[in-house]
Amino acid sequence: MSEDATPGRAAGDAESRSGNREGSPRKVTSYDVARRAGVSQSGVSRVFKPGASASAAMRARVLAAADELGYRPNAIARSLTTGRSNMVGVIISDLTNLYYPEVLSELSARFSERGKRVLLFTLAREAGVDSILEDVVGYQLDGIVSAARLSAGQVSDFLDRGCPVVLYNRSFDDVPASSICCDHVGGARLLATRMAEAGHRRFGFVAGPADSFVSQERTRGFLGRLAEMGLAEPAVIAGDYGYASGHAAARELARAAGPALDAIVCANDMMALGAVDAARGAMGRRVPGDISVAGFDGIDPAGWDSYRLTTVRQPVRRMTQAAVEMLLDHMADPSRAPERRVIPGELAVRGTVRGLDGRPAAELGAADAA
Amino acid sequence: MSEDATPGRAAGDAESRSGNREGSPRKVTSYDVARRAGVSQSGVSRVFKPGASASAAMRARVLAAADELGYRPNAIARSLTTGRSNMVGVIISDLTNLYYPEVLSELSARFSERGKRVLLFTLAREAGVDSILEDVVGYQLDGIVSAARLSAGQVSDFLDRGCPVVLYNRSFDDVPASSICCDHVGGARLLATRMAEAGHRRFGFVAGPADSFVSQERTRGFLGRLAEMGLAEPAVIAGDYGYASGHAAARELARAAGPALDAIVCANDMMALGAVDAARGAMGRRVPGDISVAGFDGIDPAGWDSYRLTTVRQPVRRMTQAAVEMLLDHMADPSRAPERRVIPGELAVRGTVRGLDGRPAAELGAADAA
DNA sequence: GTCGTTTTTGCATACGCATGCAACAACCCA
DNA sequence: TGGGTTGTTGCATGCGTATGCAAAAACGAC
Repeated sequence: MSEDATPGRAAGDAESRSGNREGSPRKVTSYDVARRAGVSQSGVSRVFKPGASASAAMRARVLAAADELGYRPNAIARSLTTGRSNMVGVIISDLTNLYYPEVLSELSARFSERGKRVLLFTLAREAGVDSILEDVVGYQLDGIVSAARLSAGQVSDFLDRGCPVVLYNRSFDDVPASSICCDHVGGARLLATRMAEAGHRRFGFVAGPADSFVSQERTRGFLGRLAEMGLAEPAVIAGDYGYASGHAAARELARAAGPALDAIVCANDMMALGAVDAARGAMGRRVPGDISVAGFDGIDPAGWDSYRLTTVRQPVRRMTQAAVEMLLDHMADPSRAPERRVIPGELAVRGTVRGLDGRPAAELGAADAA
Repeated sequence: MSEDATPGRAAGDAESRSGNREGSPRKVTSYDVARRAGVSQSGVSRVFKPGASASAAMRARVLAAADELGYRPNAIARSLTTGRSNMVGVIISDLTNLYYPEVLSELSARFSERGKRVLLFTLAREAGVDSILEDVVGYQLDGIVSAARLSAGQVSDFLDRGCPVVLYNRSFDDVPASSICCDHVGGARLLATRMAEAGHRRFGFVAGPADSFVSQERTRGFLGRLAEMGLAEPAVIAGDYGYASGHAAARELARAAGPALDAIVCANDMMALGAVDAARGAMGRRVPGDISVAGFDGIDPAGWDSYRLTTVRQPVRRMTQAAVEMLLDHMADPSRAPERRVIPGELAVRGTVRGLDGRPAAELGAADAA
């Protein structure tokens, strides 16, 4: 309990109280607080660490001093000693696919609730994954949620660095990372079933990029179910998950298959919206009068009146919630075994697929009334 | 140049090479590299710091050793000594307004190019700004880009902490923070002019939340220009920038003004898309045959065939580029004077506003051909 | 070969906090 | 009142890197 509260020090304190815009805002450290409160630095540290032992008296004195000085614990220094940064990395490949902003928004909110900061990595072009790896070790990230197309090797690298990973909507058989996936296969099967029941026979399918896990699964589910039902294999075109790509793919399918084509299913909503617009525009078809279109994801715009797209809705809320919890669990107990969780998608039959009686579905939006 | 490369140490090295999934992956520090390269720790530090002096020989030895050991500089420790974290905070209020994912995506890419990491803060409910403030000082963020509705006081708090701030699409007269804004007033004036020229006289305006700077500016520009032209003041309803809100507002405007209402202008595209759908659906009007609708922002979905919304496009690329550069400039030179940059928006006349001859605009999409 | 310069390098320390350990105070039960 | 127990507190040190300073090395000119 040193009593050396020199006048000089006091002056310094006063100065640091009012933020000074120029020069360096003198940082308030735990030592400053300790001196003012008349306790040791470690005492201050304990007061600010939840779950540490400190008497009510000390707590009060320290908090008072901290408040007067405007003290905030330095997270960087804390990270250095504890080895944990309280930051998690979120890797998103492409925010222009409007499914991902929804995911990111939820992830950010959930992590924030749990006191974690989100370091965002967007992977415009495939490049850059190894730079993320460097950051993972450099910034001592506590974990990673990846909704990007990483390779098995890249995911393993994270794991090898001691950084738990939760894969969002993808998974590797040979990599011990936890994952949370929508049941792409099952969802795609629901779509196939429903459309076959509506009497469709000539399908076109717009897949995603060949290396996309999501696309592979959805394609497998859709084609598999069609085959089970003894229906002809549809023409398949690969898109890039974007609106324009769905637009172009639909036209291409129509060009190749001619007027017999009566249903287009897309691997995601973005492409399906493009397909709907292509059908109604360039192709001159009524949707769902002449042709049915369906997507996958359940993004917001797919529900807008102009589309009312039939789709398989991913329960984003539950999925992100699960992703966050799984990651936090792994952070708390690194030895925990990886877990692959699958959540079913929900078929949302709306206005772009005709009804089971062969006529437009009952819940048709007013937009199609004319 | 200590030669104490003990067998034990060597074994440790070998062990740390192959990542061990369980237990603690022994971290490789600059000391390890120094020992292996036969130089001092500071030598290693210098080799990894760009612009520091080191002979070619030392550089080669150190890099070789670092490579063999898989060494990565610890950014946390670096931040502790340098006081800079190489991280910037990006504050976004609401990713469901699809303008913001575009902004975030660009910001992330630009910062990434410049070697900065992005710490993402989403502000679902107004709360939580002060927790960001704590993180700013705690994580020693080098700067902030805010596209959220912070108060002047909150921005000042950041500045007082020595953290430069660039405000995106907002600005305060009395706060010395740099800002980059689209010319909301000018853009809204363009809209007013164009629609008046098309012969519209009975307008409805859907504003954003009352405390939104963007809404205030756009509203001011639009109403001001109408007044200048001697047109009647339109009915104004406040929405929340969401699709549903625009949908509801349009119906409300129609209910109040009756069939005389022939143009609806919204403070952003999301609401305008809702308004278009409301007009075509519930209101039973043709767009732009019976009523014109326009928005502001130029988000992707506004360009989709079903809408081809007339709007004022914000040059997101240029704006984010400017935001990043301004922030980096301030980080490099904290004494630099704040700068308020304004970039004009670009009127994009598409298919939801009738042409100057009173008939649908020339560039009408095929969707409206029928 | 000598002396003055310019580089290169190592040493020592600081950055701000967490934590094991030991000293210590408070408290309980007998 | 004494010994044991529980709970607090301070001390000292470590986390991994950057950097001022001085020693040493390399270089150049004469």
